[in-house]
Amino acid sequence: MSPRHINEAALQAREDEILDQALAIISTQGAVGLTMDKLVSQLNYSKGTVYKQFSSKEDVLAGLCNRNMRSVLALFRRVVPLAIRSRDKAMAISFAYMLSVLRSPQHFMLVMNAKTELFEKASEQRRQEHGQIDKQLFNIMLGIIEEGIASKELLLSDDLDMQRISFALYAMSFGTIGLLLNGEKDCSNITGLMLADRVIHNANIVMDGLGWSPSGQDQAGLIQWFKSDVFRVEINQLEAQGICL
Amino acid sequence: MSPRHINEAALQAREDEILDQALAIISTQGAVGLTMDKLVSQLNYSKGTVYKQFSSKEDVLAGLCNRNMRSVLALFRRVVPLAIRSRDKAMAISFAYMLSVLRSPQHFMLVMNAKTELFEKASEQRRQEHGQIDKQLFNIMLGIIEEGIASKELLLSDDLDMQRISFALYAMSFGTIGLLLNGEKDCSNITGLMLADRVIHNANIVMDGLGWSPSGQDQAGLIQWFKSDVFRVEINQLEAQGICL
DNA sequence: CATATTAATGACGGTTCGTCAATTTTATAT
DNA sequence: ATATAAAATTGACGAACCGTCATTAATATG
Repeated sequence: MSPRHINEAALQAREDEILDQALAIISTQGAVGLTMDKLVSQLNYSKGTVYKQFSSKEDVLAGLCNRNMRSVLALFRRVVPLAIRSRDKAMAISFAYMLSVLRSPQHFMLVMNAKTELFEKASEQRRQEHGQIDKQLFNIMLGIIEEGIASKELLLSDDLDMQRISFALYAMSFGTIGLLLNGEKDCSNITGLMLADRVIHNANIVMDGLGWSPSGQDQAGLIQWFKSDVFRVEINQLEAQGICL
Repeated sequence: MSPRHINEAALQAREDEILDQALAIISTQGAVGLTMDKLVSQLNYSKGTVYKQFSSKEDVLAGLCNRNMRSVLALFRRVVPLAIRSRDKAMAISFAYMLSVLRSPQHFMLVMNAKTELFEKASEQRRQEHGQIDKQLFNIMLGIIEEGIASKELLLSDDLDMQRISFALYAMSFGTIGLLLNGEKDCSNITGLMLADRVIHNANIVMDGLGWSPSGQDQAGLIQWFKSDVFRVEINQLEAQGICL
């Protein structure tokens, strides 16, 4: 029998607490400003305890990355049941992804890092977790593409399958955000407007190129509906941070 | 008078020598595997001498990044005088960019890093240099877009100017390569084929979406011409490395 | 040949990461 | 209630690394 019972919930709570503090440091000092000593010093736990739950500093970053991806997943899931046409749903996904980046640009950096060597030092468990969430995000997109095909709004061809369509849209969003977010050094509200504009514009270019038949509805109205209804909470959060779009 | 003459050329030669060694280390051990001690230990120079030319470790990485960008610039310049239609030139640019990445994927990582906080520790001089080369690359793309407009193969509209066109293409290339290069952990020749296929495919999607009128020539023939003529030297280099496409 | 100026060196201080022997805590048995 | 054993916690420490600077070596000029 174990003399001391390991409380599963308490463990999870502590993990969240550690991640919260790590995020606080990153938000003010950037990802390179995060040191384990700083993190530990504001935590009521000692270094050894933190290292019990996170195998390395990079593992903390990976944990932060995964937690954010789960919140993105929640946003994506909100899009699926909407009563709009498939192309508009795909646009909503791009919009939601952009919102998640605006909410905390640091997390997008973590994804870029996640795709880099940094992630190699993260624990195996957290890497697998990352892959799982990634797959779920991907599956949501695939579902929307299936809708498009089923409703004939989107046609497949010899060199255009669902994987390619999904990848093209993801690559465009990733590239657009990645380039813009670091081109502009100041994260002022100018960036918010600019980013939203380019993400929407570029997504339209790709969907046009894919031959994804547009909805009759005017685009401006659709976007406005995203802002005032579907993602109203997130938009309000952003405005509270001084970011308008 | 200075008792000891500073040889400008020798200085440049030493800078190149340092960068060569840094690249050698990065190629085998990754960007995080590069330490100044390791670098110095294989250099016949001492640490202080290296730090005379590079303000920090990140400055070395930035120098490496810039040197590679200059070689990309040379590739791009080769495209301009080709006797092909504007859309095919734009495709050639995407193709050339992909080739440069395949030639040394490490450099693409450096660009991703360059867009990250890492670059903040590089010297002011090298940051400016980076911006200049970036601008030149951009201008080449703008020139090709101008050709397209002049020949009516590409039409502008209210929400589609030259900047947006250039940005859309760049974002797609960046996103496609960025996602693929790190999705696959092994840099085997499968990646080469896959990457080329996706880059070309996605570039076509974007150009279709932009309404860039295609050339009559069949695409496969065009790409084959890139491989066997325009970028023959680079293709051969890649094959020598075991990378086929 | 003496000297002044610049180049080169590498030992060292300051950080940071991650570990582990020692300590504290806590569940169970008596 | 108390002893005990297992697990959790701690923070001092070794190792690795960055970047500096007092010292040493090299070289042009008088």
